Amino acid sequence: MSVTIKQISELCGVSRGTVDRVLNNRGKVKPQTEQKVREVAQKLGYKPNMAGKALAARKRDLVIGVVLAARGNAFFDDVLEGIRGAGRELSDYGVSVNVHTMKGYDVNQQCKLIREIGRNVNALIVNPINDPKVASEINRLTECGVCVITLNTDIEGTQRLCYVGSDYILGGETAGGMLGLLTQGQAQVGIVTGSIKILGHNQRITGFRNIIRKKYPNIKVADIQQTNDDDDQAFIKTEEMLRIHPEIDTIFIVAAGVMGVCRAAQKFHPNNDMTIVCFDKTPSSEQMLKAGIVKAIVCQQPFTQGNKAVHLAYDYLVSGKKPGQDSFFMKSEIKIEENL
Amino acid sequence: MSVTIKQISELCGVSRGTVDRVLNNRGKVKPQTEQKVREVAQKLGYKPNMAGKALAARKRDLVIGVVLAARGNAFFDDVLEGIRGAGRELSDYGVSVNVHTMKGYDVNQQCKLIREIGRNVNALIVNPINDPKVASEINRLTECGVCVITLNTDIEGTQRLCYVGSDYILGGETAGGMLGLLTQGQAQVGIVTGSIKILGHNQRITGFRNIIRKKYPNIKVADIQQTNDDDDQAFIKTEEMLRIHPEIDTIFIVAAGVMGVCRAAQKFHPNNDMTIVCFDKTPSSEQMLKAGIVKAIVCQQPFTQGNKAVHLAYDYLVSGKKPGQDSFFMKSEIKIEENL
DNA sequence: TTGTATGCGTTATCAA
DNA sequence: TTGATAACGCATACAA
Repeated sequence: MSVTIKQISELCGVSRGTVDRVLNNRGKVKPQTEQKVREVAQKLGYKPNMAGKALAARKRDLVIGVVLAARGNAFFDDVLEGIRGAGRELSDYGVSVNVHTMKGYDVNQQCKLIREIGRNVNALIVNPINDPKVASEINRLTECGVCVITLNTDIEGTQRLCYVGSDYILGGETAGGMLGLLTQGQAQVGIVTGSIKILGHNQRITGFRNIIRKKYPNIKVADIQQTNDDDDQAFIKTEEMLRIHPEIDTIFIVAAGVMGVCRAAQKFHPNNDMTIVCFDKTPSSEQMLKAGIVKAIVCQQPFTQGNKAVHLAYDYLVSGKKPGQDSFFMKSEIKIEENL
Repeated sequence: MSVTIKQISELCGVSRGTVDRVLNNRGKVKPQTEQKVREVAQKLGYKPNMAGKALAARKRDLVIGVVLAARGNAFFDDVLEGIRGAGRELSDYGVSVNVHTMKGYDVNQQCKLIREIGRNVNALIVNPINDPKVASEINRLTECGVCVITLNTDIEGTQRLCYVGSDYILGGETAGGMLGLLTQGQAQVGIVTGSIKILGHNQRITGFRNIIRKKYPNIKVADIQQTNDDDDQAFIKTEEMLRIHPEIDTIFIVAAGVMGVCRAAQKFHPNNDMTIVCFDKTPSSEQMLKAGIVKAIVCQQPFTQGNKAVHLAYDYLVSGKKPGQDSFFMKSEIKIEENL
């Protein structure tokens, strides 16, 4: 049976209230008393009981806010599922989760949303645009005692509690390893990325290049194009790329625009004899995989990352203790048609 | 804010005790009262609060027992991690988890262990040997009110609460799909299985055959051998197989014995030009993957299956409600060197 | 058949 | 600076 505050209070000859004040650093305790309580708690190996904490937390009506640039981006559907699922699980434990989505990546809009939501919230989960304005908005919140967790993308220069999301380098390495296996190490690759301004996209390419340099010397990168995550641009850019580089037999799709790339690829190689690997399960990438056009999808546990972010926020709010790590990286999952 | 028993009792003009009796079917309530309470609870959408339940459950000192044929089988290390992890998480919520492992698959020993452990336990988690004796031992337990969950392998003819574990057919399909991609659909396959008496092994082969029949007509199965999950036998059988069938360029390892198979493969193909796929991450399969001898490992979320089984047992013991499904199948995960 | 009292571990509020 | 008490939601023993 584990140790309780009551037991400690009896052993110390003080009241439960006092022990609570010591253990939760609420001050207003005589140093000697504090000393004694800490000693006893330490010696007995006191670990706060989560069920008790949770029940008491109900009275505080804690709120976790979520600001996600997710609208119109199918990838985030599963992330939102994970967030909402955690919200349901935790509704019994005294917290509610408020989700706000926005469309696109407008810095000012995100700042405004963070400021508004942040006002009525004990913790905030956000996929920040990597911009100083957003960073200072986040820092303002943390100074007001609101804990901020970054989700899916991280941001520099902030006091965020932690990051939860993809390991983009690892994702790129996994895609590289998979392409190496699928092509038996012989390939002319066209890389189609979203934007060279986006850190995550670049990190995926870095990981990819690491692996082919190390393990697959006969895989060459013939060209690299940007799509701005848009299917129409993806089609145009890929078409042009394949026209100029007819030797390309393999495409590494770094970000969105999968459908556009595949349409162009089909135009030049109507019988699926290209090796295409992309990221993230969405209705369109799934469709391309089932059609045999995309050979493998590298995923990043979207449900788990949403779910985990909420649970970390909850733990911090209720137990007051910080997560054990600065960053929680998701696994890189390989999906083919059979295990989709 | 969600509805509580207290609120219902006030609205109905009865005591909390009565509402509790109705909602938990303890009887001893006048039909009219019961009717009324049910109506109100229904209308308000009453959902029991888990934190409260958990706190009250502490007084009952619930015990979850685990009997696992795991000793000497590295696959189960992660399963045990998941079980122990869940035990730690739930220790705050009024349950303790007692783990007992056994070595090998002796029916009588397992029966004995189930009987002994079952005596002092509210729920039992077991990876049963598929044998009538074990089945009747399990049924005896359920009749005594002990809930039984099967883990990793299922058993027929029992009243077990549910099954948690691998989807062996899916695993075989995934391995088949992966082999198809890696060989570009051209392969002479040698299958090395554990035993044709073991259902899971056969299901993996079934899944494998399904996929190559459907998608890869040019993949042929040249031979199939049994190893009894023993590395020495695996070496001997594989060596013989490769001698008799020099055309074999691809090996599908269904069960244990990975090291033995790989040693034999290396003997005939010293430069890693074979395509080998196997199951389950263990120190030896991991080593073979890193050496480039095994090209991919299909995994079955060992940690998650252990963790989930314990949580399901907990939910049943504390909330009294049965899991939503008869079987909880794990995902099929593809591991290559990069995302190991 | 029903109600009341008590306890699970923690936290908040008052009063001292 | 401390202690006593009530409350969170649920379960149970006991009294009526």
